[in-house]
This record gives sequence, C-alpha cells and structure tokens, in this order.
Amino acid sequence: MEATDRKILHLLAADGRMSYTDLGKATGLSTSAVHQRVKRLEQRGLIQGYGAALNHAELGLPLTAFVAIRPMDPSQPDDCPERVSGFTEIESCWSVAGDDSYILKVRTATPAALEELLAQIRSAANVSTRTTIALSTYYENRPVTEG
Amino acid sequence: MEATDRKILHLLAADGRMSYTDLGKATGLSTSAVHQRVKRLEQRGLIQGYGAALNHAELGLPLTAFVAIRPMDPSQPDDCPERVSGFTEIESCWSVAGDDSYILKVRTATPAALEELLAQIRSAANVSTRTTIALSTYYENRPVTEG
DNA sequence: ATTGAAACTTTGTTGAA
DNA sequence: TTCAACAAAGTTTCAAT
Repeated sequence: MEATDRKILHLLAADGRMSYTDLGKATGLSTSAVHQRVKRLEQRGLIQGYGAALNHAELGLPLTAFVAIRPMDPSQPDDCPERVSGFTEIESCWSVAGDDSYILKVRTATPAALEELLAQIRSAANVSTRTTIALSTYYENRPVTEG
Repeated sequence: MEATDRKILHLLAADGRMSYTDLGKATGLSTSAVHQRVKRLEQRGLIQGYGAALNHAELGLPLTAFVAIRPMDPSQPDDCPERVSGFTEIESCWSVAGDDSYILKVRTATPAALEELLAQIRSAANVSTRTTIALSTYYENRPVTEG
C-alpha cells in the first residue's frame, strides 16, 4: 500500500462518485491506470462498497439511538447479531468490551416505533437493553484515513 | 416525496455508483428523468453526499471505539463538537440524552494512539471520557430507509 | 417526462518502460 | 508489474418537445 493508493481511497471516501478521469487528474495518473488501481482496491477488499449518505431526519426516520445489549442468560449461545440482523431499523452492530456485549445503532420514525423495536430485540435475542437517544448529529461518517 | 424517489434513494444508498441508465431501468424511468430526480434530491438535501466504504482494519486503523464525554464544568459554554472537530480520528459526533453529553466514534491505529487521542480530547474540550472499545464489527452503515 | 444528439467516461486490449 | 494510448461501448448532459 503506498501513497497513490491512499490518495485514491481518500478521494473516493470523500466523493464516491468521482470519475476515473478526475481521479487521474488528482493523482497524476492516466485514467486507465487509476481505473486498474481502483478495481484492485475493490478486489483486495480495501474498498468495501459505495453508498449515498441520506438525510434520515428528512426521510421520516428522525430518531437515532444507540442500544447497548446484554444477554439475560450468559450461558446461552451468543448469536445476537444473527438474531437481530433482520430488523431493518438496525444500521450498525458492534460487539464491544465492557459492561455490555453489543452496541446497535438504530433509526426509527417515532419514540413509539423505537419502543416497539426494543421489545422485539429483547424477545428475539433474549437480552436486556439500555438505550441512548441521539439529540443531534454534528457529523457522521466523516472520511477517516491514515497518512 | 413519493415511491419513485424513495426507490431511487434506496438504490443509491445501497450502490452509490449506480449509473443513471441502471437507475432508470430499475425504476421504469428514462435516463434523463432519473438524472433530474437525483439532482433534485441532492439539491433538496435528501442526498447529502456519496462515499466509498473503506476497510479500516486493513488500512492501518483497526481500533474502533466509542467515547462518551461529559463536561468537567457544566457552567462553561458547551461547544465540545467544535473543540474536537479538528481531530481527524473522530468519524462521528452526536449529542445524546442521558448521563453523557456527547458520543464520539473514533478510529485509531493502536491502543497507544487511542490513549493519546483521549488525552487530547480531554484537554481540548475540558471533559471526562468513558471509552467503549469495539471488538468486532458485524455490520456498519447498512442502508436504512422507510417504506 | 421523454427524445435525441454531442460530449464525456468507462473499460477492454495492446504494447512500452 | 505498472502505466499509457487507443477505440468501442456505455453514460451524462443539454436542448427542444
């Protein structure tokens, strides 16, 4: 991994629709050289995909919350991520060190929808939940790269 | 906002590099009709941008953590987001309801780099920190849309 | 919302450094 | 192995309708 590839990754993280022509201009490479590098970065899994960042507040999902979960019965198989993966309100799922086993980031339309989702998560995964509601988002998913 | 626009948003959230031609095929619109709609969605701020999802683990930033912060002096002006926004390791910043004032999501190369970042956050914003380390990421930033 | 045409971009092939 | 040059296919963008 060297400087040119890192520059390409940084540019694509900031603008996922940038054309190969523009990436070439920005890196001093020809269009086809950049193209080859991007395909290789995709194949090696360094680029995992491309997405549009949506304005969830305007799209009917104004409520963002973090749900910390803890198994009720620590002796049971610990397959919470699979058990909850079908809930489309869950945007992210991490296992974490500390008092809780997992943290979920969820988006719902209303407090009532969040209440309903929490009940479903608890019964699907046999867990207790501790929820932290986001009041406002200052920034989210800024590109973070090394170098 | 109606069904066609929501479909376009959903498709772009899942594949931010999808061509207007393909978006047209998927929605039953002409290429230029989709193009017009996408531009309008961008202008109205419903699409906030496009990005590549990078594999941070492979890119030298394997450590993801959540930093819950609390002002040391609750009487001081509460401008933590501005005070910490210069730290490039911070990917997201939310203000939250509950015991803590803000939650930051950060990515670092090593535990030592995290330790250093926490010290800098504490001194830049005059806050105490409580950090939760992510052990593994099951999924992150799945497209979540209503409808 | 569509058509159609010009400009531009993508992507495969080929060959040079 | 990496890059550039070319060319065909595909995409974007802009009028006009």
